Amino acid sequence: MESLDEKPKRRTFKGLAPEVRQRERHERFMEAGLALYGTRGYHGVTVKELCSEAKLTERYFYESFKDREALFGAVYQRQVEQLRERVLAVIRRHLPDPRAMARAGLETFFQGLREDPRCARILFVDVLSISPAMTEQSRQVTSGLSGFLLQFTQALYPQLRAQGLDPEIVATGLVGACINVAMHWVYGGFAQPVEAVRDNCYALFEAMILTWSVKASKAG
Amino acid sequence: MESLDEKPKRRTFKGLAPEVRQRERHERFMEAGLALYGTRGYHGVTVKELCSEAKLTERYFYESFKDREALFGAVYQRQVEQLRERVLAVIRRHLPDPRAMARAGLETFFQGLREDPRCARILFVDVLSISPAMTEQSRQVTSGLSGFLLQFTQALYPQLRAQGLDPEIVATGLVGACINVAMHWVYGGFAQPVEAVRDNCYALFEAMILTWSVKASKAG
DNA sequence: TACTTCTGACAATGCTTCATGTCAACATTC
DNA sequence: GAATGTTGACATGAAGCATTGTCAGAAGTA
Repeated sequence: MESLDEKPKRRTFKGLAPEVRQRERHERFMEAGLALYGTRGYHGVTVKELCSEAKLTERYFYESFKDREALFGAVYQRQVEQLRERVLAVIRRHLPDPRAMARAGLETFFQGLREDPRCARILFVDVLSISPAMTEQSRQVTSGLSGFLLQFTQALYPQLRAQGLDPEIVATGLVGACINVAMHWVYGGFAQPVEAVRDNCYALFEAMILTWSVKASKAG
Repeated sequence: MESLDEKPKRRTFKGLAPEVRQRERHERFMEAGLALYGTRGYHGVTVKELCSEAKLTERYFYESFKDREALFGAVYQRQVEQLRERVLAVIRRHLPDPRAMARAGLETFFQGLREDPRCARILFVDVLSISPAMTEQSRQVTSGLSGFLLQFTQALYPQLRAQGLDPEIVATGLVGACINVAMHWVYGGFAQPVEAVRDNCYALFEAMILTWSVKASKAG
């Protein structure tokens, strides 16, 4: 007799396989998370609200996510990867002109935030105040970003020598500059055209490269 | 008959006037707020914990503050002003050498964060995720900071022309750079000496000024 | 048709928080 | 020492929340 431990047979419903249905529910919660977390922040949103936004019930929330934080983490990770993919794709498309690559990458970054301002809040604000784990995750993401930036400029300008500067700190600073500009741009309702934001941030990059060149040539 | 509406006479207690006692309680809550908000964040701290940290009871909490957010706002405001005062004082002391002023100001900024890492979290992290009102307050503070930065450089280098750049965006970027460097420095456990952090941030400032000069001289 | 699974609505539990209120013990003044 | 303001410990109540459980009916299967 296996009547005690036999699992319920999972079957199709409304023409959809169980996995498909589940993935669909998962997706709807991801959407709801983006919508609510992105507008009202992590702490201002309850599980019930997420469910009603997703038009599903609590029971399915806990089917897909351990808790509220798990959903936020998933949404955060997806937003990071989407933005990263887009920016990388555009950069590749402008190879090998470093100036065009940097400018296009920056523009795509800012465009992405304008198209979906909700991800700005998720990416830059709330992630820092949820838990030590999420803070660490965010730290790794921005560290990775400055690491990439570092690699990028050093590949393009191998003759550059820091001349007493710490490239890691400078890269961290440049990333912070872009983030802060982005936040003020987003929360200021996109007052400036995206080209202005892009050009001014690019100017910061170029200024550092120029400085390095000058110092390097002075030294050499 | 005044027995119905006569207020209780407030009098001295343990040799202290009522106002003094009240101010002392207020102060203890400010200290508790700095200690708890600065280490565990706004959302992770309850009124009860603040009271036990201050060694006072809820009744006195609500005597001094409308709610948890009001205490946070007061702590935030005080930290901002303290840091601002310190930085301004140091800058004035290095008049009129702009290079020395900028470097000393930056160093004081970073020193302040190292002396009390708790205020980093309050100033840069939690303030953004409490309420629209606190977010706005923070926006005004950093806007004021970039405004000051702007005024400072334009007073020192009146010949500088932006040459297609928006000084406001650039200033916002530089402020963001300092904040991000500061955050990574603090949360990284002050791995680098303060001089390194100071010099690298200063390099960003100088790079922009250099760029402006170059563009201006090219243009003129 | 008979049976099983799937779904959504909602109840229930147990916990925590904010905010206010009560009360007895204590300190001070008269 | 009597009267009265002050203090701290604790009680209370209302609200919100995360999480689990129940159940009837809809949808699929045989």
